[in-house]
Amino acid sequence: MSTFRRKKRSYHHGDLQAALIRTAGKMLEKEGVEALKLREVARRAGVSHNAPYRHFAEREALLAALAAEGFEWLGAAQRKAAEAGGLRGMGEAYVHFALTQPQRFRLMFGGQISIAKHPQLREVATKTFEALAGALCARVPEAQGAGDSSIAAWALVHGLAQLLLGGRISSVAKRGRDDATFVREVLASVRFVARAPVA
Amino acid sequence: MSTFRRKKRSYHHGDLQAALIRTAGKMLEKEGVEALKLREVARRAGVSHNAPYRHFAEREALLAALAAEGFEWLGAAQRKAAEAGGLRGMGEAYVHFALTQPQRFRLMFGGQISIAKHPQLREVATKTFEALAGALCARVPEAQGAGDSSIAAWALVHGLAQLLLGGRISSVAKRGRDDATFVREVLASVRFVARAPVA
DNA sequence: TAGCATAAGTAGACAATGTCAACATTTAGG
DNA sequence: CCTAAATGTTGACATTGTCTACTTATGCTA
Repeated sequence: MSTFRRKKRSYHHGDLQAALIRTAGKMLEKEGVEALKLREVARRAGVSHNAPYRHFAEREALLAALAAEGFEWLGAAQRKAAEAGGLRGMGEAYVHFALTQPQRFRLMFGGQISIAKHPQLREVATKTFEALAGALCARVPEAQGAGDSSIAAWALVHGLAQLLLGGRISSVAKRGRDDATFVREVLASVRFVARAPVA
Repeated sequence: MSTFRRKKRSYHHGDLQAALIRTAGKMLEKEGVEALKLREVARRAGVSHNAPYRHFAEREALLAALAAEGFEWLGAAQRKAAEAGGLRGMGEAYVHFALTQPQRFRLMFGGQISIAKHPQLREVATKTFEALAGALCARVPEAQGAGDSSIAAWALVHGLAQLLLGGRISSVAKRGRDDATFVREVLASVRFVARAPVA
């Protein structure tokens, strides 16, 4: 289970910051962002309602930390998929990440966290994206239009994740296929070209 | 400007429901979903803090109404683009919608509105999506794999919109192109195929 | 046209939350 | 060992969503 600090009730916690992130992470996935109240997190962590403020300037800062953690996980997943396989594998891993941790994914891309206000988040996200873009560029077949094709590839998987996550894809379109198969086949229906078509 | 009911301060408003949606819509785009407090909307509409409850069971119901309105607008925009042009035009219109009304778009797809709890929203959204899917199927070049290709096309534009909206696309990737051009060229870098590739 | 049911709006109350300020307790460094 | 900086705690406040009870206007019916 989770590491227990503060076995003996002591004034100081030991590593409250990590504990808060851990607790908040669970709450996030189980009950959604809306349910992620600062006071409730404190309660579950067994500290006073104001203790979190020693580690996070405001609620949004905690959310930012969770999002940052998410970007690191996503980055790791993509790195792994990139090593193992090619473009398709990365795409599948991307969607898999989103479907496995929907609330986290929403938090990361929902836009409710002011990107300007949390430079640390910006940095982590940027790093992840740059790695992603690099891996994509190296793998998109048409090196000529690699730039745009990479963006297109990213947008494709990102959009697919988002739509699946929102339950926007009708069952008729899925034709009974499970998520993984569906994703694989949808992604397979796309090709990238080097240059813009004539018209 | 906006239609003024309740010129003479009368007990009844005339059409508060519409007024609330109008006011909330402005607030949404100007200040974001978070700032959309029920009491503030009431205040700006010039009614008591409880008046909205005669028209919306809860805060989320007002959000649902705004989202529904958004889906209708999006549907209309897509219909218009479908008449005017082809697949590319529709895609560009989709992204344009998102970039023009970012907060609305986020509300529509952010997942913070319980879809199960608001059947009316579900209905409007479904109707829009079915029309969209139909139009796509009719326009995706490869009729054989039209189903998956349509989903892919939708996911592509949706994801592109989302990424642009979140400022996730680095300026280097955009290479100085304005949004419209960038979108057009990214979308042009993709082709749809009839069947899954051999590997 | 009078009267009444109902829709629409108001007033007040309550618990919960985010956040601030002031105070308490550890911990660590000199 | 003693003191400053971290880290937690208590208490307070404004704001919000939402409930209940009350008031006023509207429109139907007799």
